[in-house]
Amino acid sequence: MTTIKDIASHAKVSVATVSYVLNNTRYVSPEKKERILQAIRELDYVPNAVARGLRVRRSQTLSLVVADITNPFYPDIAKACEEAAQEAGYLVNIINTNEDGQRLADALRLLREGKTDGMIITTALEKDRTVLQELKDYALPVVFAHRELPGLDMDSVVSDNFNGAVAATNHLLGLGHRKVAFMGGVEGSEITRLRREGYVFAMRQAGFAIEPEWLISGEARYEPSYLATRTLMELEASKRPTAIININDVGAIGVIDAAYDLRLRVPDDLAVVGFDDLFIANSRQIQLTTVRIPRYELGKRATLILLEKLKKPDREVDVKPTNRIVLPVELIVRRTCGGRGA
Amino acid sequence: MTTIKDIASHAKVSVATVSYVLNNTRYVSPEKKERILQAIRELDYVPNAVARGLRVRRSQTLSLVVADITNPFYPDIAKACEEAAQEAGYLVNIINTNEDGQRLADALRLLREGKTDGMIITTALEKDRTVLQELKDYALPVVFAHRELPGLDMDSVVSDNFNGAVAATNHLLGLGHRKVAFMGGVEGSEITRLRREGYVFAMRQAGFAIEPEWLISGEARYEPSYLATRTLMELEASKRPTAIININDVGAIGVIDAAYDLRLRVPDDLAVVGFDDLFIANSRQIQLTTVRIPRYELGKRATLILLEKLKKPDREVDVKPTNRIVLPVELIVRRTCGGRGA
DNA sequence: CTGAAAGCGCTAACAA
DNA sequence: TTGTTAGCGCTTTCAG
Repeated sequence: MTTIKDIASHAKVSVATVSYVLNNTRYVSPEKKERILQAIRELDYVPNAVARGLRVRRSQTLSLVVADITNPFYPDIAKACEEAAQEAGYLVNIINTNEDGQRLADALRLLREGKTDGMIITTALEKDRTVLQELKDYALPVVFAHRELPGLDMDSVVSDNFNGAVAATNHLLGLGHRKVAFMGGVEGSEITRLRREGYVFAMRQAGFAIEPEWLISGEARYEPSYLATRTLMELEASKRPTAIININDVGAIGVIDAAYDLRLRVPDDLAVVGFDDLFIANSRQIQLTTVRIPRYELGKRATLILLEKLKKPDREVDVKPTNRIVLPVELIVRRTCGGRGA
Repeated sequence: MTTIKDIASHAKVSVATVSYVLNNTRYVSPEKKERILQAIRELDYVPNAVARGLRVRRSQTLSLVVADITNPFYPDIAKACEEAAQEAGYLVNIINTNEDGQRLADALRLLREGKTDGMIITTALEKDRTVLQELKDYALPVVFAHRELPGLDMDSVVSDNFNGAVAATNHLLGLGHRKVAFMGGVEGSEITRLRREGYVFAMRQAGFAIEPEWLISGEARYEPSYLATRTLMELEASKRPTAIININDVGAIGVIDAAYDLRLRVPDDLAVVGFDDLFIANSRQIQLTTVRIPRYELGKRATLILLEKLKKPDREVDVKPTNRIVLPVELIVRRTCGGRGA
């Protein structure tokens, strides 16, 4: 392995000088510079980033913590995050927690271990409050994206979940539906809470009652949503919903498939709306009406805020006010609710 | 920031002793051990992984290089990779290259910079041969997964692309199709080459001619595949294919959507088969017949081989024979070709 | 059984 | 304009 020392002796200069040309951190005479560059090429030298990191206490690495990389929602956030980070000379590493609190805790430790300089967290759940609170206590450079924890008061960028749900519900109501069910996601998620509230608000405002059975969980996944739909469809006729709002598109596809298996036509017998607007929602065979979540934007903004924090000297971090950005969402009307998209 | 020195002085022992209990690397008397553990708790000490890494020249990090994290193919590989790595005490960071040779080169540098201990590469393309060849020259610990470079002779785990294509083609032929087109993926990909060969082989063996126009590229993406399908459908009737094999499921959905827009019924007017067997291929609305690629297995095996390499002392690496594992694939018959899945 | 100290590869203060 | 050197936080050899 060749080190800075090898380059120094090969070019007949001090290691300091090599370091200076490597980092362009002070003037070095053209002749020496050339000799150094030459030596670097000849010996095919690559500086050791770990040693450098130890010295300057920075890793030039950002981490993105996601609950499930397999969920098509996250890759777009990841991409945005990478693009913004790359621009600033950071590498981003994606960490998958599988919604597991222990793995989240492990990920967070990377910050204190010095392996990563900042973190974007998309996995905040109520059950993780304790460990997340520590981030705040230590004033570690993190920003929450998509999910957040109410009352924690840390930088975050989320989407307008409440109004998204209101829009979805009103759309259904406008189409004449009265019996609309709301299929939530993981428990302890502020997202589910807000969207459910939006749904309840819209129903109430329109003067329609909500049967308790209509508030059900599809876990934001295909299979549970499929099953929950069957449960819903077994309700007595007067309570059986004619429309279902699912917390995300993947779950909504579970709803659609359950309808298919039950010989129910979508949207005639059952209307469905999702959240996210994944690629697949737009395929001709699916044409899912959904609330588009600006996930690229979510990732981008979160990363930019994080980068901003990392620029400031430590002192200012505490002084600066907390950012909380709420991005607007948009109802994309397609075919699964009938109406003008049909 | 609290360091090992703080713990040592707080517990009134030497830093060496602290290190020994931290790593469980030699006997320490119970009293001292307890004092040290106590100090660690009291000061809430977390060892600096960068300093440790510099000293032991290991980062306990693996990297997975993917071409496009947004493609639902990769997250499954990532998950497998993470699970295997985690088991062995490694963290994995996913690096997205966007199929960009420069970003691949940057990623590979991490190995020599000491930021990562080993790498799983899923982005090998002909154009990257030079930079990939260097990995071999330096005997760096990498393994190729999914994609490989012929003649490079490095560890790799791939799927049986040739036979998958043969199976897909024969299935179509068995259903009575004679005019089947093959829509390839990115250029310079060994995967495309092998599958195309499998297709050609099966067609030849059955004694059917292949029109040059039938070998077209859909770039393994939705939009280009959509467009390519329209091109194909504009051929004069005698050449117009009645079936299309797409290099992947995402592209196959583009084919299906194009057919829909052209008022062609799938499978009656046009049969389509994909590769991958993504989650969405199984939804009721799509029911795509496809060649299942064992991507979880791909990621798992590749990671295990990599881990194995990392266990050996450097010397043995060169001596050990190259692994090349070819995993079997399976044709999943559903609805888009008609026949028994219809 | 434990500690002192060298040193991993690099940066940057200080000196010249 | 350049070099010497301390030291980042840790592991591990060597001596005791």
